[in-house]
Amino acid sequence: MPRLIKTRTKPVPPLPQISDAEWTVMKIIWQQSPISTSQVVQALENRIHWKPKTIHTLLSRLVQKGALTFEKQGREYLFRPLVDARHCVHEASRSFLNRVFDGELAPFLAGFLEREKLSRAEIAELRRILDGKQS
Amino acid sequence: MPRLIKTRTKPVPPLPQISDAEWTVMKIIWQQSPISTSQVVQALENRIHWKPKTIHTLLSRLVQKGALTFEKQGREYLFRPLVDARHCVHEASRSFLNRVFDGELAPFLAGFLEREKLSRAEIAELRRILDGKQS
DNA sequence: ATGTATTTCCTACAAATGTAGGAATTGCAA
DNA sequence: TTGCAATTCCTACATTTGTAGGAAATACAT
Repeated sequence: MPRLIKTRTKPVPPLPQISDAEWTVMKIIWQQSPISTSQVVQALENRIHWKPKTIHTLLSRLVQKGALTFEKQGREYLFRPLVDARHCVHEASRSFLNRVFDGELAPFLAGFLEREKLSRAEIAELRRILDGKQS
Repeated sequence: MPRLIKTRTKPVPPLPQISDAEWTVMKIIWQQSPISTSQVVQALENRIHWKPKTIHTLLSRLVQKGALTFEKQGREYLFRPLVDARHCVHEASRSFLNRVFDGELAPFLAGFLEREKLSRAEIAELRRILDGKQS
């Protein structure tokens, strides 16, 4: 017997709030997952000043927040994302546009291009992206 | 006698870090300045839940941070921005792109359009913005 | 079996942020 | 001139964030 009405079974859990420093970590893990603690540390050690302990803290906060899970592998942890990268990225974009531009994309683009001169090639790339969305 | 070398006399003071809630206030003040405390409260009271006290706190924090000045007018304060809106907006944009998109604009635009379907007119507007930047 | 190097677990702490409350002051109406 | 309503001044407090340190556990080498 087919179910009626109740289309969406799982309520969407709200995305965890990912802080600035945490984004740095999430981006690594979205790129490469599963990934061990020490691999995360290695991936970051040339780009960021952080002590390993700092990275450990960020990892466990991300687990608490429900952004990551981990499984024990020997004595290390293997992390993987629990939240979808594109979803988080879009949330962050929306939130930024809302905060700064009252939610509108066009003023962002206009203001940005006003300040940062892009090369002809870069402009062309943006135009191609728009063309892809051509109705 | 013309001055040599030392082109930039004033060192650029770093922009104050404006929080999420504070952006709401700054946007009002950039729109309408000088503006009194009670006017700010009024401007926000229909859009936001905040108690007036909360807004007062935000205003004084923004003064502390050097984002606003005020002058006494009777017993009220009249506020005006000390930081340039476009400058702050651009800083925020850069910071967002750095955090989420490793600083790149194109992936932002592509991802955003993937998620949010814009109308033909909106796309056209974006294209016009790009055309304005045509070399 | 045991020491050791590694890794996790728990704790810390200052600054920033959201969200106000109460006390003090003061311009103005009566 | 005096009381009041409005406004500012100072304080508060829980969370989140950046940034770790030390203690405890444990896998593995010898």
